[in-house]
Amino acid sequence: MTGRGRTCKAKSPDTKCAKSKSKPEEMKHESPPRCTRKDFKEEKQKGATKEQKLKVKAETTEPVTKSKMQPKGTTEDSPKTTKEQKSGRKEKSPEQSREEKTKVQPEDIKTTKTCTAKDKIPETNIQPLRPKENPKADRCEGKVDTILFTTLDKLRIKTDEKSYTSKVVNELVDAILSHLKQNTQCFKEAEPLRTGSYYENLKISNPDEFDVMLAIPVDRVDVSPFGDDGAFYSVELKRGNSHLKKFEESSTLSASKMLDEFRAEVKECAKKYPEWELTRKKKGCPAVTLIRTVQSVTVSLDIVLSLVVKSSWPSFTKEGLQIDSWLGTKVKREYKWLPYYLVPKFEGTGTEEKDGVLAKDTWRVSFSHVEKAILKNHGSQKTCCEKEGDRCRRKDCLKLLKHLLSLLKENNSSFKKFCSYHAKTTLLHACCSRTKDTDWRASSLSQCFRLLLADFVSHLEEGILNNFFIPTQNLLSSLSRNKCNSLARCIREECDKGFPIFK
DNA sequence: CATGTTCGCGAGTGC
DNA sequence: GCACTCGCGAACAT
Repeated sequence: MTGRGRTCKAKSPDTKCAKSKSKPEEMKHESPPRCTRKDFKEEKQKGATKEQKLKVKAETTEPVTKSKMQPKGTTEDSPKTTKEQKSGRKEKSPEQSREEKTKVQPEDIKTTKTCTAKDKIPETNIQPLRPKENPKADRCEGKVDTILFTTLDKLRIKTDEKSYTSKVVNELVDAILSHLKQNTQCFKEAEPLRTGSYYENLKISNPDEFDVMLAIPVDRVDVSPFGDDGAFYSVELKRGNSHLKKFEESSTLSASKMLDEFRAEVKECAKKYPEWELTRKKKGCPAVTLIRTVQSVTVSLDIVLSLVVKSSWPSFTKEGLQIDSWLGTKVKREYKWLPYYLVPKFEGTGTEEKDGVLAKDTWRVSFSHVEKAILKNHGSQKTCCEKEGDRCRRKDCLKLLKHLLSLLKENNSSFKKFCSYHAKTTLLHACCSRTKDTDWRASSLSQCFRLLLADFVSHLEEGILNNFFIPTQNLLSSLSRNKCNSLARCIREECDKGFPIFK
């Protein structure tokens, strides 16, 4: 709430600046939250499949080693027509079977009116963004479903593009990592943390944005809030950390010094890869961004310096991560045992000073690893979206919201500062208020999506969207009420008209 | 629709 | 401690 101007265009508060991403991810430390879910069934499936795979692998690897990495030369995007149906249809079986089974929610009424099977939509609670209930509306709802499925299909990333792009990106990331290991002391221990929508399987349209955090472990540090919303901190090195001493500025670890040197090293390494171009430094942004053209698409790779802090999370996070009724208290506890990250990001010009610390030497907390883990394990049931489980729409809805937002931004430049992190945060909050997997049932794409939009619109109208981990930080604080209301209006309009923007 | 592919990723293994 | 291999899940393709 203390509106501190969020400088970097959009993105996630933490890592990104200009683009939209999210952040770190994984956690490879002491207590992985992973054990909670999938492991069980994994055991089951193992036996049978193993041999088959071995076989396959053996065959493929020998003769044709790399037949597939050919950069296929096609640059145009194929119009795809045929698929909408498919996706529309897919959903049914899962849902239906589940409906019969159990978990009938109180209001699980199917409105069989005029529509086809897939349009049956339970009339649940909220209806803010939904046209009134009447046969006509339901028919529209069916059409909307089709539009949304078609849109999702268009947003799908093509395998061959992904294949080629990821190869190119991985090559550079590997090179940078080994460069840092071999040629530097201070960054030698960098651990890569692949974050952001690509690595969360939420990337839409093209595989053209990659985020990799390079996390430097720190021993003991004292972390003190900078500003009053708990998003920014200054860092003081205690014992150990000798290789980081050179970045000290009076007694604090200077984010700007460290980032400058990091950037210089990345630049040095990138020289050997002339296809990649280092973009200009953006004030307050923790990323070193490299771009190159791959099959006529401009791909950007954000390399984000960060610190891994393996101690308990800052007190401002205490009331955050309210996932108890969605994912459970055990899961929450496991997440909270993980380390957290700090990225060299600041807002404003960098010259404000508090207690002798300059803004440009401060760090912002990042929980990208937890975001990634949650998105991956997003079900209230362990089996959500697994082979044998029921499919949910959480991720589809987020993709659609991101897409909607980016289209609206294209149309209206005053929306520049809204970013996909706002969408992601909205989804996380939404999952906490509609906690059951059945709330996101596969059969109800348009309804789930409308509910999510309703959430987003009300955040906008209130002007409040709290950071999921740091509830005192309002992600909309730097956006005027006017802009928020105006965006809210646009979204309502799309909703009312059946999303003409997607057509 | 079922089956096959690829990438990402963690677990296991061997040094 | 590491690097490398193996096998699985998710998402896409056929």
